[in-house]
Amino acid sequence: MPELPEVETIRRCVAPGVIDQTVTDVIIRNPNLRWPVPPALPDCMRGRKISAVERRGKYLLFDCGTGTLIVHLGMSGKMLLEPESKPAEKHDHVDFTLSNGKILRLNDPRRFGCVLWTLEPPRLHPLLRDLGPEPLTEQFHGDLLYERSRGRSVTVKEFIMNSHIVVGVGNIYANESLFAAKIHPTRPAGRISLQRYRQLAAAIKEVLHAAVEQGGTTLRDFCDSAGNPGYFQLELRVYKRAGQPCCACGQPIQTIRQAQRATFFCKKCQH
DNA sequence: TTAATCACCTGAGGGC
DNA sequence: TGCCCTCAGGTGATTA
Repeated sequence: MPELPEVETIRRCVAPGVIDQTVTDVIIRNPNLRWPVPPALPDCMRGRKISAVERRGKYLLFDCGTGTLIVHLGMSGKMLLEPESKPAEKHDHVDFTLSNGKILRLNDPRRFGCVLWTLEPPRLHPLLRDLGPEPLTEQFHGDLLYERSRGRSVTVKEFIMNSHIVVGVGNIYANESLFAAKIHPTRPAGRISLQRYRQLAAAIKEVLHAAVEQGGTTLRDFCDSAGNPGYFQLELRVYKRAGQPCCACGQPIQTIRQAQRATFFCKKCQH
């Protein structure tokens, strides 16, 4: 599923093909995404030139001058740049036809994603205005995690997956980051020291940075061959490795459920 | 304000 | 082979 590194890779991948292109048409095949695709979207976008493609958390922002297209890929979405002649396939819900003969196409089998249009600065949009800092910037650091966790009884894993604390840490990277920082995922967030939060913040940055690099290699296929679905198998150390030996100590990786999500950890290395 | 739970959705995989 | 069930997961909304 697209996590922050995959979304960033898709942004880098599609940007050269859409920037400075004019949207000549918008085709909505299925408006029933997480929120209904605005029926007026074609009228809003037709004739507008895309000047930039940015990312905020897992949201892609297509700057069209006086308005912005906001796209979230949910759990199963992907955006592909395809030739105009390529017929739509199952789950191709929205097409943006561009002046260079390409189509920017949203495919999302589970329809957890969204396609929205806003005239206000996107950072003021209700979905984006309360988001936490970007994890790969200087605005995100261990001191911030420490300060914002005081008095919180929620587990540290749920805490770092909260997009109001920091954006882009999904289940996979939460598991991997906590392993790297040697912190047990069920520890209450408010009872972790500043020093350990500094280690955790560094681990989150390291894991996400490495994943962006790997995703960059993986997802390039989406642009070139338009649809190769295979994700590069990240070198995951705990995620989906239940019962397998820990790469550090050899003890079997444990799995539990937290907040309806699978958690993987090493009970010897993480405490 | 915080925490817990629910809802949304479809494909994959396992059991029978 | 086909049917049924469970699981996976991001995130806003709702409830306590």
